[in-house]
Amino acid sequence: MKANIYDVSTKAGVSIATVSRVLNGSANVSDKTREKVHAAMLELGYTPNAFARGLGLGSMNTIGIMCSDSSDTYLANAVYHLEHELRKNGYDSFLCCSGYELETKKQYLKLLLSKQVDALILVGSSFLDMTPENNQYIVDAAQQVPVMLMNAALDKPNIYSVLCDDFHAVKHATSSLIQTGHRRILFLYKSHSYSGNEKLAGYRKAFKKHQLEVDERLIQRCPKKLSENIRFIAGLYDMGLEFDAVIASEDIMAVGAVKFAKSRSLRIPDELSIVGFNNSVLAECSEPAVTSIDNRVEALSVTTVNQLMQLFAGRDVPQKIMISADLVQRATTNFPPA
Amino acid sequence: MKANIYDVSTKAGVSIATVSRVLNGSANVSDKTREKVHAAMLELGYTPNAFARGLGLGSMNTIGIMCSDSSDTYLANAVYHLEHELRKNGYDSFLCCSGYELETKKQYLKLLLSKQVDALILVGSSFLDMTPENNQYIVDAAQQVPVMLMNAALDKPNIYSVLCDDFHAVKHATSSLIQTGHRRILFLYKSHSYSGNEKLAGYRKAFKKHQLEVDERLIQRCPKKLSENIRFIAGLYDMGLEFDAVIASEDIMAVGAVKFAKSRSLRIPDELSIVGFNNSVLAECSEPAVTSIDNRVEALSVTTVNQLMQLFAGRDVPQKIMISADLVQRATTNFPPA
DNA sequence: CATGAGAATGTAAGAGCTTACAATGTGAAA
DNA sequence: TTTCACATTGTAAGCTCTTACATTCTCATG
Repeated sequence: MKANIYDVSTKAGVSIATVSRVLNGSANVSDKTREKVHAAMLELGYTPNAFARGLGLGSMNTIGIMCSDSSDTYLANAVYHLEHELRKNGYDSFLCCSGYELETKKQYLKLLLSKQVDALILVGSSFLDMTPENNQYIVDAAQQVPVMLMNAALDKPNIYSVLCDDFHAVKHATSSLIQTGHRRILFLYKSHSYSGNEKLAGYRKAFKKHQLEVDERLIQRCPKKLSENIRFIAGLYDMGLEFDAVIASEDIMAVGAVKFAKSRSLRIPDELSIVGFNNSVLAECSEPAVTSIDNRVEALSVTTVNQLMQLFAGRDVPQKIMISADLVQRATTNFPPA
Repeated sequence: MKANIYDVSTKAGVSIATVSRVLNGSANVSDKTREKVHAAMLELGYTPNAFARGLGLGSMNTIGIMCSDSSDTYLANAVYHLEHELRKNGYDSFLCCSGYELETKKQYLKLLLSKQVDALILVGSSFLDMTPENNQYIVDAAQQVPVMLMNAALDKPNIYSVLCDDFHAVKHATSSLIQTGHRRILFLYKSHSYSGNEKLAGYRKAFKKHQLEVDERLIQRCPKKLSENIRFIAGLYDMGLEFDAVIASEDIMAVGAVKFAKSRSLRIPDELSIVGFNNSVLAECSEPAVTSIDNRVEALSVTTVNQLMQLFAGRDVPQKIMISADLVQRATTNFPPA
């Protein structure tokens, strides 16, 4: 049924080695032969079997990408840019959405390794657990292939990181809020993750710099779903928690804050200033549009792939690259121009 | 370096056939042997080589998924649900983002076939060109493996479709707008695609039903990017095109319409009613939140995978399944309750 | 015309797994 | 104890390709 290399070689009247040479663009084939082979391939509708090639070659230039959830706008973007960039460099990618369970992550990582990927890219800080032994499976994987972490860092051999400077970005945004007169800044985060912690540290640092105390009640873990996070923020407000600004670790929560403000007729940004994170399309869609920290997914993705290519080329590569974030001001803050 | 099945068999003191049996969960292995083998695998950090397995088995239970652009919210969601559902059924997926160029599409489809996928899922109506010969490459692929189209239809052997009833959804929404007094309904579409045409046909049908003429100037191709589509809509308005309602084939355009209305102080929904499409999170984030047609990505994805599983089980499967859409009313329309 | 270098092609041995079939082992029934 | 059925294990061929090495061809040179 499906044609293989033997069928092609028979039809073209050459040996399979020659067909293979044509397939791989080897120089040592005469033009006439090459044409005969191409014709035979076309006629038979031949598609080389990637399994056999992979087995023979030991690799098929594919990179395993793992993220927790590709329906998340941010991760989807990252994956998109990664895939695009990889392909530009002649690599395929194999995507796995692992969800948030440790066991599934382990299992999927094993799956990727079994596919003989040449490297692994783990996207998102949700891959780093705060308990070191829960990251052991990543360290183990790094014994087989290089591992690139995007938005997370782990100081182990053969593990490289490309991340956004969330710490300074949040520190700067918080500082700007303080400078524009805000003292009660609600900090909303999604979960305890590497970048979540960085952001929080930036928040604290800004307060420290201004010699202000942090009210721990202002640091809240917030649900992601819009309807829920609106209710959550309103709940805090109704319980008497006072705040005059919000920094959210995801745009969707910032949008929630906007909706909450509207529901209570709080004026934005006068009575409530809001800063989001990721600078996704959500921030633009909101009304008023949300000021957001742009952590530059595309730059991160491109850099990640570049690092990998450097590594493959045998060059030395820094274990950790930090990219600075941009603050995109829109209508939910009135920071003075830089 | 990397352990293979021979290493395991040596270490466990059994033949490779037995190791293979353990690997594949075959029943004919004694418990004692199974344990020995497992221990050896663990000790060697053995990961089976998927290329070799695939070569031996002829297939590795993987499905090729192709979409134009996984950074698109809608497609990202579709891909997410597809992957999830496939995995539930024991299948891996291989994702390719083809972009919008015909040549790239062909090339990537070939790539997927070379990976020996057991089936292809093409997501999104952008895969069907209006020129039939440009779809030939899909028809060809269907000779090798079943092809599932999500949100598109092509009546050819071994090609199956799962789609949303965009026609009736738009017809109904348009009708509702007409019934609530609107006559000048701007129809914004992204491109000439299968579902784009269906939507437009629904629009026309509604006018016909109410014995009204369609003003062709109200049918406009609109850019997708928010900043651009706001400008585009404003441009139409400034050129003197009158409209009292908008139906957009994507939520992002509906959000653009909202932003436009605000910029001109048009009251929503009184002076301008707006209906979006996809019921994405954007529709919720907008202020006022946008009424949107929910074309039920998850249901589509689940159905697509189910169809495929039926097919693999050798059962008869309808060539085309239509799923009806929901209209989710929010603040940009005032349709009477159903 | 003989020779030799280099290009073009072919042969055959893998790559790591599955599995049909053969061989061996086990225990119950005779 | 023998025999038979069946569970367990091993042997070897096969899946499709790559590639080192061997062979053959071509043609300029002596």
